Amino acid sequence: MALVRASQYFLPTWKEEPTEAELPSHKLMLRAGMIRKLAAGIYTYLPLARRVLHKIETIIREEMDAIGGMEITMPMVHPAELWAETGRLQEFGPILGHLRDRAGRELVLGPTHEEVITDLARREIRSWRQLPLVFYQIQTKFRDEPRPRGGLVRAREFTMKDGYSFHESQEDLDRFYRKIYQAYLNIFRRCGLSVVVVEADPGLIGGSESHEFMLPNPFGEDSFIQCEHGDYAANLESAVSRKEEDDPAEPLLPLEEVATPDCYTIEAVAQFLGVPPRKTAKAVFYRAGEELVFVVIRGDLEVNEGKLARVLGRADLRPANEEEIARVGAVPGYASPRGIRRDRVKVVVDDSIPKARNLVAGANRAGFHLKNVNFPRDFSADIVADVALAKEGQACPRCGGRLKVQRAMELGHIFKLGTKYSEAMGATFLDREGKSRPLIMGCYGIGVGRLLAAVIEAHHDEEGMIWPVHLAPFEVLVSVLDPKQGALLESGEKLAQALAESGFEVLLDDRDQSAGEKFHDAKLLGIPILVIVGPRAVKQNQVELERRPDGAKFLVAGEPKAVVEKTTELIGAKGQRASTS
RNA sequence: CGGGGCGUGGCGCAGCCUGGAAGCGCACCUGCUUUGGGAGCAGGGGGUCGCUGGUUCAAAUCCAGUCGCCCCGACCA
Repeated sequence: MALVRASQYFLPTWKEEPTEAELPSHKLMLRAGMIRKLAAGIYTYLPLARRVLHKIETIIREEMDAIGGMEITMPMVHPAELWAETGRLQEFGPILGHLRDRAGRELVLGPTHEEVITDLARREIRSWRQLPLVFYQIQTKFRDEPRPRGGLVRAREFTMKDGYSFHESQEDLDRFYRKIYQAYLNIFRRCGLSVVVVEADPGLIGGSESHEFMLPNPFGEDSFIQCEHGDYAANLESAVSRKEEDDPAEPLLPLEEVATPDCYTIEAVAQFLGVPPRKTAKAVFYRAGEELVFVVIRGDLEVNEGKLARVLGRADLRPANEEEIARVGAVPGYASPRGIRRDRVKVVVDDSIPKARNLVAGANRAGFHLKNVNFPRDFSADIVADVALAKEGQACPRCGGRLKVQRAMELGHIFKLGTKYSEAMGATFLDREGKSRPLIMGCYGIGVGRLLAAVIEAHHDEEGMIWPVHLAPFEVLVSVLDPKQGALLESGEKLAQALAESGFEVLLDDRDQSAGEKFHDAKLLGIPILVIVGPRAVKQNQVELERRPDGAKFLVAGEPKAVVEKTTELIGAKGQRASTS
């Protein structure tokens, strides 16, 4: 039985808008007394938030258990050597929180748990007969993010559901991946959210294939690109767009040097020579460690530095300066892949270039460009790959439809890891042939606090939150307008008791505050059913029920039986309120 | 890390330009009245003006530094 009296509960609501918050979910959680900030990106969760989090976590546990997941809890503090084994001690850089124990041993605060779970696996898994195994935990993570934002949307300390699976074969991982994909869809649907699944970049976690579950939202911390026909959606950081091939019938013309005074930009050259930017080749320089990288890309496209870093396999990419460019024999503004010191530079050619014919490119001579440059006839490359930034308005790689960019919140991310961690850490098993092989792994994350914020983003209005019944911190709010009148308070107590005995989670607002304040708090808290026990109606032995989502009002007899019946009619009986649809 | 903004009772802010007794609204405490959409009257408590240093007879105010927080970008598991 769940009956909570507001007068004895911790419900510190705010009347005024907090200036520190921009996002609706952030503002509302502060105003409703759900969270309080301790430091940038570090929050205390107050009782009201915990109640909702319990329900969200229950949904996650049910869906994870349904596909064979086993809940565990791993430590939050890890020995740094474990992270050194996979090289991520360096890769994560300043995002890792460090500390030392009394003996001076280095420890890190866990930002994710691939190393820890793989350590467990290498100690415990010996045989294919033990597989597959699926573990998960709901636990606090710390990532010293350079810019926390939006309250729980991107916090430094946050709660994450992270899951890890171990398989004897890629096929078995693929089978499980489809299951968890569906489980994730179930979780977000049960939280009342319609997410878009996008192809994603595995990033620092690694692996071959990954998907993100995105909630479109103008305040989101991430962006994705989506085809108007819905057959392609990908995170903006790894999205590809179609690069049209030039007419193969167009003959390859001979190289020709032309004077192009004061044409330092693609726009200037294209205009001067009367060709569209897409018939030009642009040179872009980067520095990766000691290495200079020369990227050649079609003039109308831009370099996606993330893709480039992945193609090169390095994280320390930065734009090169003029001096560095000149050192390899290139002329800034007129740089060309022809005539540079190939021994001093790595040439990366975007895959737009081989598809194009007779391009205008720099001549490596101030004031001159080359016409009719063709790859590979006129220059060579170390790497040919897609390193272009996909943009709004470009063509879908699948169907050629228009691509659209949307801001979104990344709620979940699933990865096929393969053997990245098992190989690095020596987590092997004996397969059916008795051969020792590295475990095949997958990993799966959901930001639980971010999910809470997302639910509020999706379910609120100007006056406050509007909880889906099965996520609401309470199901019914019984508000006694003037609790100093003993008869009124007694009547409210009786109704609240009856509702609680019938299985509803009830908050009894018995605080001695003005009616207006109570009504405003009721809107703010967004509890689905408000039962108003006021002098006016009670005089006629009536109470009023108000439904939060639409404000619909219902007058019923002020007796427990009638109120319980009407409430049941409005939000369903206990068994029917399960969050399973 | 680059750009912008802000630190003054619990919250929201004014005062700073032009140095001279720390103020306003809300909240809080006491009493009385009031109770159907953020009540009224009366009385009251609470702030080393983020911190450090400097200039000055005198600093919330001017100068230098520093810390914290928010927003945009970079980054992002």
